[in-house]
Amino acid sequence: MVEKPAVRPGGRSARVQRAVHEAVITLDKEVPRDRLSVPLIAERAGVTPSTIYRRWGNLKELLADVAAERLQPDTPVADTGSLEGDLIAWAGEYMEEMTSTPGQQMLADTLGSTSLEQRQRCLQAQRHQLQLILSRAEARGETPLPTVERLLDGVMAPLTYRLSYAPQSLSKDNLAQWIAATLR
Amino acid sequence: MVEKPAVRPGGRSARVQRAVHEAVITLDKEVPRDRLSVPLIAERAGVTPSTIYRRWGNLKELLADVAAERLQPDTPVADTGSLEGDLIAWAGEYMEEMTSTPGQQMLADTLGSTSLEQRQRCLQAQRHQLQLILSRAEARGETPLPTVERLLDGVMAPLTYRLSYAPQSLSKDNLAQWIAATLR
DNA sequence: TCCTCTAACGCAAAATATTTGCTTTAAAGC
DNA sequence: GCTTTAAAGCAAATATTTTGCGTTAGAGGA
Repeated sequence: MVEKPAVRPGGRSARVQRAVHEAVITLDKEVPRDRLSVPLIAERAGVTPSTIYRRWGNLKELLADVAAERLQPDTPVADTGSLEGDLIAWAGEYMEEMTSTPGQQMLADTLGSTSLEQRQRCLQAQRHQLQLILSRAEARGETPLPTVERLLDGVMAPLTYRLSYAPQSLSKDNLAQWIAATLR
Repeated sequence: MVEKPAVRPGGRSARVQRAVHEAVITLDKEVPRDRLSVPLIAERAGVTPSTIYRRWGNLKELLADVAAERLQPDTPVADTGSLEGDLIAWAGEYMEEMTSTPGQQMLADTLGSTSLEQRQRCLQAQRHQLQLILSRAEARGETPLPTVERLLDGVMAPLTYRLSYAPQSLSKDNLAQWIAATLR
C-alpha cells in the first residue's frame, strides 16, 4: 500500500509526485484543513484521484509524506561563532516555525500517521543538523562537547513535547535554559 | 462542530457516548486500523452514523477523544518507598504500554488530532500523577525534590519524543538514566 | 406529577469520496 | 528502435459523509 514514493525517479512518476506535493502545499494555504480532500488535491495537481489513492493510500499518509518533506532542512544552519549560539539560533527558528498554525499542522500530520517511516526521516534530519553544529564546535576547539543523543534528549525532546502538548507555554527563555543545562 | 461531548450528562447522551467509545475500543481490537470507519462503529454502538458525525465531527476527532480518555490513569501509582522507585515504576509502565501496537496507535491518535484540547487533557493527567508521586516523596522527607515541570522536561519529554520518533530504541535503562539525571 | 421546551437522535436522500477492473501511456532496459 | 512493465487514466461500483426534517427523551418549571 505505502511504498517508496519514487520508484522511477526520472520521469512521469517524479512529475506527478512534485505536482501532488505542490498542490497540497498551496491548497493548504487556501482552504481550511477539513476541506482539504483527495479529489481537490488531484484536480489542482492535474491528476486523477485514483492515482493518489494508489500511490499514497489515503489522505493521512499523503499529508504525512508532504509534512516530512517540508521538515527536511532547506537552509543551512547559521554560524554564530559558538555552540550555544548555534543551538539557540537553529532550535529557535524551529520553535518559531512549529508554533505557527501551519507548523502545528505539520507536526500533527507527521505524528498522526501510522507509518513510522516519515517520523524517522524527521529524526534523521534533526540528528544530521545537530551533528553539523557539533562538528563546527569541535573545529573551533570548544570543549567539552555533548553527544547528539544528549542534545536530542535535553533540547529537542522537551521542545517537541511542549510543541505538541502546550505550545502556548513555550518561550525563547525556556529554550535557552534547556540548552544551557544540556551544555553544562 | 466539536463541542463538549457531554452536555446532558444524565441520560441518553451519556449512554450514546459510552456505547460509541466502547464500540471503538472493541472494534479496534478486531479490525485493522484502515478498516475502522464511522459507519462500522455506529453499527456496533447501535447508533446512526450521523449521530457520530454531528457529535464528533469526523473519525479522527473521535479517535482522539477515545485515546485521550484511555490515557487517563485508572490505576493508582504504586508506592515503592522512594521517589526514584516510584518514577521508574510509573514511567516504566507507561513506556511499556505505549510501545505496544495499540499504545502507539493511541499516541498517534492524540497527537494527530487538530484540537489541542485532548492533548491538554493528557498533559494534565501526567502532571497530576507526577504531583502525587512528589507529594508522597515530600511526606517521606526526601530532599531535594524536583518540580513537576522539571520531571516533565527531564523524563516525560525524552520518553514521549522517543515513543514517537524511535520507539524501538527505548529501554528501561534509558528511562532509569533520565530519571537519575533529573533527580541529581 | 405533569407540561413545555429543546438538545440530541434517527432516518433517508443527496452529495462526496474511495475502491476497483480494465485500458492506455511513457519510461527503463535491451 | 523494440519490448516490457510500473504507473496513470478512466469510469463504474461502493462506501462514506452531509443535510433537512421529523421524533424522542431528558431538563426545568408550574
